[in-house]
Amino acid sequence: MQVTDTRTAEPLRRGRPGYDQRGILQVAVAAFNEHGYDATSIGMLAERLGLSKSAIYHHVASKDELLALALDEALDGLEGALRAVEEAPGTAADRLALVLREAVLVLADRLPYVTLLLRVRGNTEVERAALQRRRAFDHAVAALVAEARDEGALRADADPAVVARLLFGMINSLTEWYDPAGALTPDDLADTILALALRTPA
Amino acid sequence: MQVTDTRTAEPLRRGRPGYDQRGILQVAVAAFNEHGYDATSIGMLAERLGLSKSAIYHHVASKDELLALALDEALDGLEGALRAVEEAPGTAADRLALVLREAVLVLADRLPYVTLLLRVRGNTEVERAALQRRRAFDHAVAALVAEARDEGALRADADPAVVARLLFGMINSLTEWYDPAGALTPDDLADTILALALRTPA
DNA sequence: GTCTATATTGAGATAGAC
DNA sequence: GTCTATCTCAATATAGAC
Repeated sequence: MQVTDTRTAEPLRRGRPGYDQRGILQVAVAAFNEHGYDATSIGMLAERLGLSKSAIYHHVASKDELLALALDEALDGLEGALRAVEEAPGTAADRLALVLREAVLVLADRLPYVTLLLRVRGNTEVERAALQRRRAFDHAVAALVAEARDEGALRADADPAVVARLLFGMINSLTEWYDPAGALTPDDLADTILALALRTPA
Repeated sequence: MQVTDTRTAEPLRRGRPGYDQRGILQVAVAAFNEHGYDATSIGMLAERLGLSKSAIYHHVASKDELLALALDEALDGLEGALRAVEEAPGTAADRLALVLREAVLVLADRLPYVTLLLRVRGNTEVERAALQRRRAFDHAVAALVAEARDEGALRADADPAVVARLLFGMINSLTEWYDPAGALTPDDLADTILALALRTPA
């Protein structure tokens, strides 16, 4: 909950050991995304970190806490995007386009964390709590889609909840292939998606 | 590999015990999707089946084989859709629309199997083999998108590979929420998706 | 086709020294 | 902040009887 939500892009701490919690988290989330959370053992994390297993427990109380920290990072970002949009002026269609764009930017900025979030199934208390926050976010977007539809800005023949899910299905699928280091910028990507889905270029 | 690919919708075998391999598989895949493959133990399957753990090993050699059988079921369906489209007449845009529609139908028809396929990360040999088949499918669709673009049927300013990924991102996201028992038929769903993504109703 | 053992491995986590 | 050693438990899979 007290996650540092200002993205201080630190220059990759020290030479090798001497980790802090964020450093551990970064490596852990990468491993979780490669192998899946359950398939990633503390031993595997220790290997990647160049540490012993027990050293990890100096930084976090459990494997579960690593997951909780990662999911907070993703959810804080998405909820921030929603708050920014709620205060924005314009039609519902404008605000819908804005929240989609913001979501793409958050996803690109916090890609590993959001990737992990989207794979959570609700096995543990931590996962269920994250799913609940995610559902609240989804509902807020669906409400925005409904508003835009009532404005006449969207086809009226499709269920807004379905449209919202499809739109976010498209955006969320970015976690499967998007490479922030590649040539495609998050802004261009958002343009493509908005053009494809809402025929609203830029 | 020798999976029965004609969907014989059997009326749910016998009263309770006396399972065959397909019956085991059905229950296993449901559990894998609820809890994740790794988080699902043989013990949990045994409980759901009302069997002992060891009884399961009479039907399959390993937990891994259950996964392999399930992934074949999904991939056989998708590859079948692709073959059907390759033989179809019409423009590339027509064939693209057709393969998207067929993919939605396969996904709805074999929902649990496709759901499982989309979550595979490549941890084991079985998973890597499945991912390779899936990539071949994705490439074939991307080629179709490129063809349609060259025909002038699609916006030319976006990378066809990106468009293909976004289109399938949308379709694949169905596994997150679509309920085949609900009011929305697979055909209506395909209509909505094609309208949203290709502005080609029906 | 199913059962009751049981073998064996690897997991998450802790104790306590450096 | 990290280590070695260890505890404890649950997992996959097997053996062999019914």
